[in-house]
Amino acid sequence: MLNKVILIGRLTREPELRYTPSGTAVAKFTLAVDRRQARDRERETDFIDIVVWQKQAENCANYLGKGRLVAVEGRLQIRSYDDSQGVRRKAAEVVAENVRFLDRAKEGGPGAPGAGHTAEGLDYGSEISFNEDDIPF
Amino acid sequence: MLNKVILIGRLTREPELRYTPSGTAVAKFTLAVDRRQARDRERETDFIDIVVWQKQAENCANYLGKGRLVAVEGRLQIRSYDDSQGVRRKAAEVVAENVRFLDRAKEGGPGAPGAGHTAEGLDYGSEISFNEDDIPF
Amino acid sequence: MLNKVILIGRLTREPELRYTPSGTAVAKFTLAVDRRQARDRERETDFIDIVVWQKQAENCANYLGKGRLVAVEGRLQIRSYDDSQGVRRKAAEVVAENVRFLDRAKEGGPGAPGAGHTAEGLDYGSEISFNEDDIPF
Amino acid sequence: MLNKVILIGRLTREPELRYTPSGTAVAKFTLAVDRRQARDRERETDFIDIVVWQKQAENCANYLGKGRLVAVEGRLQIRSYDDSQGVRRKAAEVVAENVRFLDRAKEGGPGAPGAGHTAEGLDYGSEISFNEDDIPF
DNA sequence: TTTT
DNA sequence: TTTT
Repeated sequence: MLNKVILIGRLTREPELRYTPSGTAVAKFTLAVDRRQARDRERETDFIDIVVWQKQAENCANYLGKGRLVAVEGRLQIRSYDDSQGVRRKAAEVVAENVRFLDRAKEGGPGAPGAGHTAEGLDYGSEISFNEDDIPF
Repeated sequence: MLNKVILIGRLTREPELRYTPSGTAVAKFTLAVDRRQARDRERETDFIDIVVWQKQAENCANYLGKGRLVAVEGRLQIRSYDDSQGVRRKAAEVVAENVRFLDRAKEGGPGAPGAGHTAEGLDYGSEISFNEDDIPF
Repeated sequence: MLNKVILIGRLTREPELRYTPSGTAVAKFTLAVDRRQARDRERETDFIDIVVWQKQAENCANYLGKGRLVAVEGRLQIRSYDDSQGVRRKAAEVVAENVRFLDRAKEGGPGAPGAGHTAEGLDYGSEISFNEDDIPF
Repeated sequence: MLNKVILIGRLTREPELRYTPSGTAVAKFTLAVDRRQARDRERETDFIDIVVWQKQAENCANYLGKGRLVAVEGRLQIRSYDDSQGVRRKAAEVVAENVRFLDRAKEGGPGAPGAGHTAEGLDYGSEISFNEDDIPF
C-alpha cells in the first residue's frame, strides 16, 4: 500500500545503461550507504542496488560516476527468480522514482561529459505543477 | 531539492472540494496526527492542512469523511500571503501526491456513497509501470 | 548516510520471537506490500522481511498476527552471507525502528491475547520529548 | 500516528542556539528547499523552519553556516499561539531528529571553526546498534 | 565486487 | 527576511 525508500549514498561504480526490447532506458547502479554509528565502532555500509527507468536512467548514465553523492527516492522491490541450479532466490532493489545529484561532477572525470553540467541543467521530464495562487479557498 | 512528508492520521471533517477557474479539482482537509509519547503524558496532536489536486481530490471528496484514517504522502509547502491588515503571514500545508485509505467507510455514513467502495476500487489515474521481467541485465 | 524506509502492509504470518545469547529480543515477520497499479493489471505484491528489536519485538509478538495491517519505519539492510554450498548470497531486510498498528486485533484471534489491547495501550519504551512552550526563542 | 519529514536544502543563515531554563540546547534555522520544476518556470522555494534539540543543536551551531547543504529528518509540528493582538495563529516547523551535513564547510568561513571538521567527526550521541550476526534465526 |  |  505504501512503499517508500529514501537513501543518500555514493555510487560504487559507473551506472550501467541498457534498453528493453521496446526501447525503454533502464540504468542500474549500486549505492554505498554508510550506517551512522558510534565513533569507536568500525564503519558498516549497506550496498544497495538501484534501478532507474526512462529519462532519469539516461540522466544518471550521462552525469553520474563512481563516488558521486546522490539522494534516491523510490520503492523497495523484492523479485523472485530461479537461479542456474533451479533454486528459488530473491533479489532486492530500490526502483528509483527520483535521483538527486548532491555534489558536482569532477572536471573531465567519468560522469562529467562536459563543463557546466549539473543536476540543475537536466531535463526533469514532464512534471505537473499547480500554482497555489489558483487555490479557490 | 528533496521535500518529502509522510503522515498517518484521521480527518477532522469532510474534505472541501473546489475547482480552479481552469477547472482543476482541489480538495482540502485537515489531518489530526497524534504524537507518540509516554503513556502518562497527555496526548498531543498536530493538526495538519492537506491539499490534494485533480483525480485524487475527487476521490477524497467522494470517499473520505470525518474520522477516516489515511496515509498521506506529499511535500511541505510554505506559502506567504498578506492578511486583511496587510501583515505578511505564512501558511503551511502538505500538498498530497498520494492519499491511501486505511480503513473502511462506515455503512451509509458520510464519505460512503455506496456499498463496496474502497480505496482498492478507485481509479488511481495514470501511473507508468514497468515489468521487471523486461530488465535487460 | 540516510537510509529510511516506510512501508504499510499486512503480516503474512505470526511474528517469530527469539532472543540473542545476551538476552535481547528480536522478532521477524514478513510484510505483504501491494503495489499500486492500474485497475486492469493483475495485483503484484512485494514480500518484505522485517526485523524488530527489543521492546518493540515483544510488542509485535504479543499483539500482531497474520493479516494485521501495520506501518513500519526503518532502514534497509543488506546482509552478505555464505550459503550451505559456500556461495556468497545477499539478504535484504528492513530493520524496523517503529511499528505502528493500523487496525484492531480480531477478538480472541491470534495476536489478540486479551480484550482491549491496542497499539494505543502499548508501552512505547523511553522516548525523549520536549515541550515547545520551553523554546527560548 | 506517523509523522515523518525528510528535507534536503540550504541554510538561509547561521543557526541560532539557545538554552531552555532547564539547560537543554535548542537550535533554530531556516532551510531553503527548492521545488523541482520544469526548466522554463521560475524557480520556487519553500523556506522551512527547523528546530533541533540537545547534542545535535550544538553540532549544528558549531559546524553549520549560511548556504550549507543538509538533509533533515524529523516531524512536522504545528503550534498554536496568540499573537500580540490576541489573535490565534499557527506556526509550522520541522522538529529535526537527524541533521546530516552534505557538503564541506568552507575554509575559515562561518560555521567552520577549525580544519578537518566534518559531519563524520561529530559525536552522534548514543545510538543503540545491534550486530546482525547475533540474530538467532 | 564495492563509495568518501 | 531568505539558500546555490
